[in-house]
Amino acid sequence: MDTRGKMLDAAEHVMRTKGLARATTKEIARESGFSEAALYKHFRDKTDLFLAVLRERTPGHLPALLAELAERPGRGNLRVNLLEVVQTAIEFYGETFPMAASTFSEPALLAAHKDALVERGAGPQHVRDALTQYLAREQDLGWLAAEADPAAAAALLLGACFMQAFLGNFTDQAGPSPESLVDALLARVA
Amino acid sequence: MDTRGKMLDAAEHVMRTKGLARATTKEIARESGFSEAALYKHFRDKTDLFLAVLRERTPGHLPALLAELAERPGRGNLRVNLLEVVQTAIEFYGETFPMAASTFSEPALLAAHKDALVERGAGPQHVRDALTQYLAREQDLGWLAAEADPAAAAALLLGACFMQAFLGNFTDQAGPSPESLVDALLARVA
DNA sequence: GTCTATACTCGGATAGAC
DNA sequence: GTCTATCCGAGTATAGAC
Repeated sequence: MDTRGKMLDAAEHVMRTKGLARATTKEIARESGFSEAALYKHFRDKTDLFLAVLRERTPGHLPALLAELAERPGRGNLRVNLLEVVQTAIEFYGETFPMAASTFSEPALLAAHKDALVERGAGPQHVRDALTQYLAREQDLGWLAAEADPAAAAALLLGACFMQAFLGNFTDQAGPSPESLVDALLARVA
Repeated sequence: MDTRGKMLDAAEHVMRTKGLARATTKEIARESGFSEAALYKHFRDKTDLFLAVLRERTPGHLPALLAELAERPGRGNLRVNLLEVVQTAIEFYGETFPMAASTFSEPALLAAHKDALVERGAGPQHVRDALTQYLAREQDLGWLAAEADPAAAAALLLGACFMQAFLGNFTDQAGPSPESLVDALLARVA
């Protein structure tokens, strides 16, 4: 692993464990094994470092799964596929929510991150759009009722996963199971 | 309005406009019209002030609506009631999400806030539970299909509203309408 | 490329007068 | 209860040597 990569790893680790507010250049330097000065040779400033972490250390299994489903709509059946989507989404949001949420404490960082996402055509809404398109495809193929609303169904399903990632930090009691979520959505619609 | 109230208002305003990270005691003192020293006569420290804002300046219209529905299940019909829940929830989460999310940048503050919520039997999961109970009541009364899953339905509906509050900060394109969300959930289930 | 040392600023908190 | 003044520590960033 190169120097820059070690710095990104250290920054991510500190951000996750101590929180964005306590993710100082001193702490990140110490954790990475390099000096603070070295940090500034690889990143313009602290914001640049954080944006790099958000850009290069965000897990991609949920987008990857949705991309895979888009190319193979016939694979397995709808319910099984959605179940995998829910399980992957709960994991994905569980990993990404704390850091994404943290950026709301620094509007300048949030705005810069948003701009960076727009720049490269990414962002959280694209995940929802991808699921919407997958559902529309299944609908075209006849596996989802014609009256169903793909966009609304995607918003409901991913919303429940997203909220669960948030609630997990406030209570120990588990929410509805993935199966019950998918079934509540598909019951008599599929 | 008393001194303490003005300080809370100022703190909330600064937190909302500049973000939690830039909500300094200096800035809050300036905005409230009092000195920093005065701040510390009314609040033990900065964390105490923030917790007070979270406790006393969180809007209550969504919990209020759910409490009202619980006492009057027969009022209007299910679809109309859920539509009002969705509209109120989108507004509620839109107002509360930025500040709630910000606390993830300071794990100590988040933990203290969580403990305070547990202490007084409150918290975001109670909103979801309240909707679940309302749906279960409607189910008992026969307005919701016996096979429906109240807990899953509540998680789906509120999750979509919650996520919309988040996505609103990343894209201008509106998500599914409240009507489409409710209808997607009730279609052939109710 | 990396280090040590340091400059500079800002934020939290308190002392003491009124 | 509120103010002015101030202390102290921490955090970002840079200078300059190697």
